[in-house]
Amino acid sequence: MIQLDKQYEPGEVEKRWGRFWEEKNFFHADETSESSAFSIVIPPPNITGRLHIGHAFNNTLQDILTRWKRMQGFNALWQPGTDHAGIATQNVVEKQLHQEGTTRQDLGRENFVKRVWKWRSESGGTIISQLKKLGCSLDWERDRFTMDEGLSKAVREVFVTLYEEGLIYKGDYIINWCPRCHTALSDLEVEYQETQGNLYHLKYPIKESDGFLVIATTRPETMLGDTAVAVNPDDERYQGYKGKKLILPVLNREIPLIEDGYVDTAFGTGALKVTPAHDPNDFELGQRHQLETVNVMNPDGTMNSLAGPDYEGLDRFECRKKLVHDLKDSGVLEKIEDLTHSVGHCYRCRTVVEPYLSKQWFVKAKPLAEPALKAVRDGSIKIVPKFWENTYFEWMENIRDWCISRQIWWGHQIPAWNCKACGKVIVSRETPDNCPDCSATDLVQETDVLDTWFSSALWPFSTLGWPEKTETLKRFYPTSVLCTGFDILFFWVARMIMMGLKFMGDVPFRDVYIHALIRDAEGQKMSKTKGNVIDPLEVMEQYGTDALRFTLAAFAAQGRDIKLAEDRIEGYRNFCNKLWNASRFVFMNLEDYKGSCALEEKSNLSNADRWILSRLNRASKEVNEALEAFRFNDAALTVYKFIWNEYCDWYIELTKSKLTGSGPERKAAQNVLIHVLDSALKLLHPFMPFITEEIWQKLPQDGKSIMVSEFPEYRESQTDEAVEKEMEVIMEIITGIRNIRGEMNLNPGLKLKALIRTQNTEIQKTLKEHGEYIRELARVEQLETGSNIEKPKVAASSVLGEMDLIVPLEGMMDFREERNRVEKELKKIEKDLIFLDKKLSNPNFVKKAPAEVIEKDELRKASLSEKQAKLEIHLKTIEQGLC
RNA sequence: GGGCGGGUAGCUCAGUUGGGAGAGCACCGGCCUUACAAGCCGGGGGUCACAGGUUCGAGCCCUGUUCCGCCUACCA
Repeated sequence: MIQLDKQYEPGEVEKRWGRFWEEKNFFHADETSESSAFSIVIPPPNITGRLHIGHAFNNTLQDILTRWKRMQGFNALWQPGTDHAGIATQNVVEKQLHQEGTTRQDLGRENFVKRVWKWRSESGGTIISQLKKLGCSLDWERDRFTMDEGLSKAVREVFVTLYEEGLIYKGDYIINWCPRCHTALSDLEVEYQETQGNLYHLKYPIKESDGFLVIATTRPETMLGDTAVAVNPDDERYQGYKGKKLILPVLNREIPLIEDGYVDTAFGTGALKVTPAHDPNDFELGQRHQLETVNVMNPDGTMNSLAGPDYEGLDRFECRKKLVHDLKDSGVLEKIEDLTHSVGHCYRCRTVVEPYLSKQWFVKAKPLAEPALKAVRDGSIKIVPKFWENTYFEWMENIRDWCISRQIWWGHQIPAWNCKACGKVIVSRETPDNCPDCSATDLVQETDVLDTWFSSALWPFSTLGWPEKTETLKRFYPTSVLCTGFDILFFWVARMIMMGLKFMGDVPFRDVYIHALIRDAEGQKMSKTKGNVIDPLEVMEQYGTDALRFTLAAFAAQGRDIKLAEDRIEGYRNFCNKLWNASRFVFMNLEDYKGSCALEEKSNLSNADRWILSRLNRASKEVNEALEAFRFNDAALTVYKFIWNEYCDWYIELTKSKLTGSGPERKAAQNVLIHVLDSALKLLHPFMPFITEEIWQKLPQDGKSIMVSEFPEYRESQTDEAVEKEMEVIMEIITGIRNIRGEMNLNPGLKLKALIRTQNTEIQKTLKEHGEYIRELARVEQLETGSNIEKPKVAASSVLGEMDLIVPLEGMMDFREERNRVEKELKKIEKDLIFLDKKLSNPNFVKKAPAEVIEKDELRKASLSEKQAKLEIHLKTIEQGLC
C-alpha cells in the first residue's frame, strides 16, 4: 500500500522529476514525427540574466501551453536559447576587467572577445539552469545561442541580402549616443524620463548692431557647436532681422539668422539656436539650410578642441556648469528658468544619452514594415489581447529607419570591408580575399558590430536551421504562438514579423500573446534599486515551484498588470497540500484495489460517482476552452475549484460511507475516486508539473510520465444533467442543515432529525433513494420526507426552493437564536421582494423585456412570497415558544 | 501633445454577448467530524471612482470629470 507523508515537501520531489524528464528526453520534439506540430520559440534571455519574476511568469505561461499541447498529442517543440546581449554582456565583462585593473583596450579586440566567450562558458548558463528549476519543458537538445555559427551565418545572409537590395545603408546622421557605453543606440534603446531641468536664456549679439537676440536652451554646452539661429518667418518680433548675422558668444563665431516654419513662436523666446551636430531637429534644419555641422564633443562625452580652449577636455556637464558661470559673468546669461522636460537615458546604463552626429549603418524600415502591417491587419497574425494591435499599428505606421551599428566589440561584426587602396566598400557573405574593383588585398573589416536585436529578429527561423532548408524548419515554421511582454513589442516582435515575412515568406507565428508586467504589491515596477524585487528562486524555495507557477497563472488575466501578493502564493501552496492529502486519502483506501485508473464497471456507479464524473467533464471543457483563448487565469481557477470545492469538499466526503463496505459499491467508489484523481492531475499538470507527476506515478497506470499522458477532453455524452440536479438538491439540504447547526450554535457532533416537506414527487424520490448522503454529511440520524409532514412545535425551519426543511429541536432549541435567524432571512426576502415588485409593476418592463426574463422574475417573486409566508408562520410559532 | 489600460469587499483580483455582483487572503462564530489546523463547517462585509446619457433594465454601452499606471512624440 502506498503511503504519503502528511505534508507535501516540494524540494526533493522537484529535483527528482526534473532529472527524470530530462533523462527520458520527454522534452524533445521529433522533426520526423507525423503528428501535427505545435511550436514556441522562447524569448531568449540574456546570457547575463538571472531568473527574475518576469522570466518566471513568461516561461511559466509558455510551459503551460507546451505541456498542454504535448498532452493533447501535438508534436510540441519549445525552442530554447539565449541572447548574446551585446552591450549588457560587454558591460559585465568590462566591469570585471576594471576590477582587475585593466581595460578592454589593453586586451585588444581579439583577446577581449575571447574573454567574453570564456565568461559565457563559465557564467552564461545560470539562467538555463534556473529555467530547468522552474520545470520548463524546453527541448534542450536544440539549445541555441545568437552567436552560434549557424545563427551568425543567418545574420550574415540577412545583412548582405538587405544591403544588396538597398535596404541597408550607411551614412552620417544624428543618432543616440551613449558616452559611457561608447556606442550608438537605436531610438528604442533610449528611455525618456521626466527631469527637472533649466531653461537658460542667452543673449546672442547681432552683428553690426547694439542689439541682440535671446535664445533659450536646456543644453547650453551645445552652443559651442551652434551654426545658426532660427526664427519663425511669421514671427512679428523678428521681422526686421532678416538676413542679419549674429555673433556666437564665447567663440565669437559669426552665424546666420535663418527662418524656418519649424520654430515654435510660443516656446521660449521664439528664437532657436541651431546645433546640427548635437540635436536631431537641428540636424534636419541644418540640412534644409545647408548649415555647417560642428561636432564639439568626443565620443566619451568630453568637449573637444572645437569647443574652444577654455572648455576642451571638460566633461559635458562640467562644461555646462563652467559655461553658465562664465556666461553669467560676461552678461550673456539673461535668466534661468525651471523647466521639466524629458531626458533620454541609455537603457543599459542609465547615462544621459547625447544626440551625436556620426557615421552609422541603418535598415530602411518602411518597405519591411508594410507587409508586417498587413499581416496583422488581415489576421495572418493575431495579437492577444487585441488592443495591443493598435499600439503595433501606431508604431509601424510611423516607423523610422533602424540604426543597427554598435561601436562595441561583442556581437556580430558587420560583414563589410573597406579597400584601403581604392576605398570600395565590400559587403559579402564570405570574407573576401581581395577587392573586386582594384584587386588590392589590403581590406579592413568594419569594426562595428550589429545591434543585438538584429539577430533576435531572425530567432524564429535562425534557431530552426535557416538559411539551411532543414526538416526542423519545415516542420515547425511558422511557430504557433509567441508569448512575451509588451515591453519588447517593437524591439523584438515587430522586427521578427518584418524579417520572417521578408526571408521566410511567411509570418513567424500565428498568435502573439502579450502578457502583463509584474509589479510589487504596491503596484511599483520591481527594481533592484528600489529593493522591491520578489526573487522567484526564493519563492520556489519557500513555497515550492508549483505554487509559484500556479500563482502566476491564476494572476494572468488579460489586460492588467499583476501586483504580486505573497499571501496568494501561500494560498496556492496550501492548494498543493490539499491535493496531496486528497491523494493520501485515496491511497489509504486502495489496499484491496486491483483495477486501473480507467473507468471500469459503469453499472454500479452511485449518484455521487456519476455527479463527479459529470463535473469533471465540464471542468475539462472549461480548461481546454480557456487555454485555447489564452485565459490562463480561468483555466487555473477551474482546476482549482474542481479539485478543492467539488472533488475534496463534496465527492470525497460523499464517498467515505461507500468505502466502509466491501461490496461492489466500494469497488466502484475506488474506481471513480482514482479515475477522477488521475484526470484531475492531468488537468493540473501543465500548471503544477512536479506534484502532479509525483502523485500520478503512484497511481495504477502503465504510462511513462503524466507529461506524455492524454489530456482530458470534453465528451458531451459524459455530462449528466439529471444527476447534477439531484445532487444539487441533496447538497442544498446538507448546507441548509449545517447552516441551522451553525447559526443555532449546536454542537457539530450532535445527531439531528430532519424532516423535508415537499410536493415535488421527483425530489421525494431522490431523497428516498439518496437520503444517506444527507444522513452522513449533515449528521442526521433520522430523515423523513413527504408532502404532509407536520412541523413539531419546537423546530428550526428553512425554505429551500420547493422544499421545507424542518429540524426538530425539542430540548435543544434556543428560541431567540432561531428568531434571529429567521428574521435575518425574512429581511433579505423583503428587500428582494420590494425590488422585484418595483420591477414587475413597471409597465415598460413588462412591455419591453423579453418574455423569459419576465417569467424568471415572476417565478422568483412567487417563490419568494411563498417562502416569506412560510417563514412568517414559523416565526409565529417561535414567538409562541418564547412566551 | 497624442494614444492605451485601469479605479469592483479591509487587501489582491475575477466578472466571456446588458437581466440588481464572485474568488483567495484577512475578519467573526463553531469544530482536532481518523486525507488535510497549510484543515473542516457556518457567517458578516460592496452607492462596482464621480456626474450625466442610452435602455424597461448598466459593473458592462455612450459622453464628460477625476485619480493612478503605461506607451508614444521633433516639449529648443
